[in-house]
Amino acid sequence: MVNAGKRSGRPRAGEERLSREAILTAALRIVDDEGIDALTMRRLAATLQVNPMSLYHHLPNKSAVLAGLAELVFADLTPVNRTDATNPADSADQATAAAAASWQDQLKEAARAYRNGLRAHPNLALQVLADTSAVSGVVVATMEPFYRALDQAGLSPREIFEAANTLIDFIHGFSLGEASVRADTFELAPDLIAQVNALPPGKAPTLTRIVGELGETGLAYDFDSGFESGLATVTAGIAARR
Amino acid sequence: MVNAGKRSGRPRAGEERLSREAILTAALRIVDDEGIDALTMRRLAATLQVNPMSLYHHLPNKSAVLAGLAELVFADLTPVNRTDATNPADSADQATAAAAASWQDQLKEAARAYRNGLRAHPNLALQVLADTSAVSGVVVATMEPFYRALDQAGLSPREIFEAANTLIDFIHGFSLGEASVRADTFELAPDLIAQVNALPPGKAPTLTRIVGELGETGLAYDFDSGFESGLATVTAGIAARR
DNA sequence: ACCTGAACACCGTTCAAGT
DNA sequence: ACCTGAACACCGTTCAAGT
Repeated sequence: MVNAGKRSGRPRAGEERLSREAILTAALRIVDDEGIDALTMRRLAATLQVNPMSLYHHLPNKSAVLAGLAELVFADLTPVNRTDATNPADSADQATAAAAASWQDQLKEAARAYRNGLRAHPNLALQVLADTSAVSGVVVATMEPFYRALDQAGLSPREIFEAANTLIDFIHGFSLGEASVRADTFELAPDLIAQVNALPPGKAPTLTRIVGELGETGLAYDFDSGFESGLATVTAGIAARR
Repeated sequence: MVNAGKRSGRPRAGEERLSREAILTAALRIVDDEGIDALTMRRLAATLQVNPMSLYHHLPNKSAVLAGLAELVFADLTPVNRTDATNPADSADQATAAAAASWQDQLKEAARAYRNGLRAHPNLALQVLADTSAVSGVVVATMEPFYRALDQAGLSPREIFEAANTLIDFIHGFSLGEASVRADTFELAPDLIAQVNALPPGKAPTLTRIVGELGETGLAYDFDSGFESGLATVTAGIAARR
């Protein structure tokens, strides 16, 4: 109601309509509701009941809006935002819980949490995964749980670095596939079988045979079990190379 | 020279200027040379010296152009395009060479070839990796070398399916990272160190410590060795879970 | 300082008209 | 059948002007 009147010029103190945060929040809502293509500067301004040009006082251009959104997603993904241990009891509990699980289980938990964070905004996943801003503070903080688990595995710093990169790459690739299909309509099995059967005979004999042996039921695919399988493989590989 | 005259209407027999293939070839050149944003229907028409609307007689819309480009990349990626063994000697040679290498080495070679195919058009990588057309004939044929190697490892059909998916997901995630940075300006090490050091103290203690122990020289990163490391890990994981 | 209006240089695509 | 011209409904962004 406060913003109902259409005035122009600088707003009075206490009734600022715009801020970087408000703009990004509105942008995230548009993307979540209607997809990345629905996000235009003009549309964004309209939902904020503001002139399109006003946005440029808070963000330099559209790609800064997209980068800001990617940052938001990673910020949500970062676990507890504790800069120091203000509650020793909680800290102790956490440490105990962490120590109880094997490093493999800790690593898998970190991976599941990371994947879930990326799934929270499927329409944004591609943008998030592609954005070069991937080297930014919020993103880097996101890697801590992976490093913690791998540290407990007794790996060298170099090995920790490489193992974390490998696992994160797998999660990115998996999430890309997961985000690229609108989950409602997609079924991997029939599509894959149809495509394989449509291949010129002899072009991919092993693929054809294996998919045939699997059969339609054997191929029943869900993303959750596919993720767990890949996670088990990567974890086993890290363990094997210690 | 044949096309120098500006006529309108239907071209005479034998001087067709446009075809789906010609359009896609021109589009690929634009994307390779100037990036994905430079590809517009109007620009594409201009380089073909044709009215923008003419394109719509060969491709339904712009996203069909992008999907067609993704298809081109995968087609280049598919190995020998042999529908039957017309040359028994060649076939035998190939089989012998394949049998000589371990399944691990075959799998790694398949992975390297796949990565190299994705690197051939870096400006298109994101589009290729994201496009849902990823479930299409050319893409499926691309998976044959992975299936062949995994079949020799003695895995069950289900295990082959899952292992191939895991490895391909890793390659996709890796390639995404590789494509997201313009290789000329990017250096991971200084950026990562700077970001980690900028973190509020205590926010990511393990990460901070490990990166510190690695040091600037230890972090000297190149994509080739990062890829080999991940490849070794995933392959070891597949072997360990047999 | 912050917001606005008008304008510029683009887009993708439809539709009716040419040959 | 294939290509064109004009038009529609959009874009992101600059720039000068308001308060």
